[in-house]
Amino acid sequence: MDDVLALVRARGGRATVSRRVILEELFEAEDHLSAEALAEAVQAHAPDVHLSTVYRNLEDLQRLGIVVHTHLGHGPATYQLASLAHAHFICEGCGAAIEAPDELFRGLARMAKNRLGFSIDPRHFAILGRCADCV
Amino acid sequence: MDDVLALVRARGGRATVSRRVILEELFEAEDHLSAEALAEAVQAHAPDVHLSTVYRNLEDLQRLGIVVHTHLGHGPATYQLASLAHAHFICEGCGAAIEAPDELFRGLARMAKNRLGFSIDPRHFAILGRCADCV
DNA sequence: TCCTTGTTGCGAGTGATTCGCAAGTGATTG
DNA sequence: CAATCACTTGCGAATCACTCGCAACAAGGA
Ligand SMILES: [Mn+2]
Ligand SMILES: [Mn+2]
Ligand SMILES: [Zn+2]
Ligand SMILES: [Zn+2]
Repeated sequence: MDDVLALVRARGGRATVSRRVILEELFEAEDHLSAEALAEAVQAHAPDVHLSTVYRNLEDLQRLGIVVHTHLGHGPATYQLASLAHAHFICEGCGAAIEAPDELFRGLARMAKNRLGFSIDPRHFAILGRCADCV
Repeated sequence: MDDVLALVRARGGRATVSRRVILEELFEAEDHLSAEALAEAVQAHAPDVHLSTVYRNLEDLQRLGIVVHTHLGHGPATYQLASLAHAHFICEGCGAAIEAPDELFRGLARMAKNRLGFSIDPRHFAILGRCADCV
């Protein structure tokens, strides 16, 4: 948190109130949040932080590598600290989101690299499918 | 093509001019098309087929299992015949889209099934990463 | 304290898609 | 062949998730 603000300042940025509260909520959140949900959480502490300010801060924090976003489906993107990023399986039947441990992708990563020269980063878009309950 | 129209009729639908031309373009297309690109192709044959008609037909054809859509990135979805669906790797550096043969996903599919009870269908969202040229 | 420059609130704009509605048209019926 | 009627369409407006423009504000080094 303080390290992040130090990095922000090192890059010529300012440690504003909005920025602080947005970061606090990101550090406290246990799962990923849409920009809108984050804005609501932020507004509980700082009522007139505007949604566009949240978007702009998320943008900046992503540029700094602090935050990443993920698409879990057709809705809004979800944001979280980069250090917590992981891949997802989403059930097309019930919408359940399952966190996919990185090691599941080892084999795919190796084959994609060897056969296509491609290095995968499977965390940006979720992988759809069906959970155990939805057959 | 005729089989598809037969199926449409069997489900109570009509074989309209728009529907025919949209299907023709889908059968002729060699890669996936955005709804907008498809509308343009259609309008070359039937000038006043509206973009919203294209969206509605794609929706219906997806419900019938004839068509699927895929997200290759942040832009519009792309549509194609379900029989041609495949997974994609997209380079975050240069935007290159590489078709990913289904067998690359065998191992991941098996592990997801065994360890999480989840059956993956990796064709809906692309997998991001870096191509050989973009290191 | 002043000044510079990054930031913010707010509203308007954009891209992709979806909707409402009245007019139009396939297909079944008589 | 009509007549009928549910399915479709064109068109514009609405929606959702962002993104931008701009004038007012406020960090933080001088
Ligand atoms: Mn994204
Ligand atoms: Mn989709
Ligand atoms: Zn499920
Ligand atoms: Zn590349």
